[in-house]
Amino acid sequence: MEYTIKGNDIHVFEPDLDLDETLDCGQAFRWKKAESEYFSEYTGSFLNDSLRISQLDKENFIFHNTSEEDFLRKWSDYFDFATDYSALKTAFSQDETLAAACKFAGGIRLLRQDSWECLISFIISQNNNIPRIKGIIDRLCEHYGGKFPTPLQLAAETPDSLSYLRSGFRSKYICDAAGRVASGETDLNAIAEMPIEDARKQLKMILGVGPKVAECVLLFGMHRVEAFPIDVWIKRVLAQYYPEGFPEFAKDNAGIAQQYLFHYIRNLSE
DNA sequence: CGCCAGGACGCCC
DNA sequence: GGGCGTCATGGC
Repeated sequence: MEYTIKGNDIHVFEPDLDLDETLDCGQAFRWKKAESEYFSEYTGSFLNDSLRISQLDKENFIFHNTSEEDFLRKWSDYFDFATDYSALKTAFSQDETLAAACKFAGGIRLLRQDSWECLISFIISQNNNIPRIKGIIDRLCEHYGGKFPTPLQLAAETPDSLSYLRSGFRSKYICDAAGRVASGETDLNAIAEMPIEDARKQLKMILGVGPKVAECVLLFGMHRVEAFPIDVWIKRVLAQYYPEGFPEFAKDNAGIAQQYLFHYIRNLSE
């Protein structure tokens, strides 16, 4: 990644980033595609900072109204710019299916998101589809002035008071998660540093968090890139292309490989 | 009408 | 330990 400062904007050169593939691929649910003169443009936020970001062409981007300090401290980390995705894709590509997936959606990066927001978002994601997940999270944030609620705020709610979300049976799971995090019974920062089996065990103590959601929180909210969420789409990939098991060489970064495969298989059938 | 969606729970055996 | 019905909601 290289960047230059132009007025209030940061211009970024990064060959391994595509906004559509990264911000609208089911790892994050709060980025909104904007009408613009550019190739692609999104608005969204991370923690308490909002951002408008434009993609000019395949490898040039504008981070609008962003100071160099905020860019380096916050957004560079969020977009995982310190990781060399070209090297990852080269390594993955010794496998035929992964090579095709990396070629198909080479602009995917793994966002370093907030663990709390990920926990609630992926609880909402269960047995649900992406447009409706986004709608529920929209209504949730709208209710708190456009910001994602804190654990304390959500811990004050009940399944009844959350009926405006229309999240169905998931509302009681949201309340349980909020209560545990707000009380400190579940310490997400501590879980993020645990050996992964302990972390899985801790996350699954939360009502509504099973193997898939726990894996998504580890991967997307704690950047544990060895985590490997298996949903209906990845099940199809494993059955169709990896009947003998997922290749050993990719297991340290299985979660990143999973992102390429998820995007690949989903768009293959469209 | 039924089927499915980035699943998990409760109950059964 | 695995198998199966059920759980809200909404789009197709």
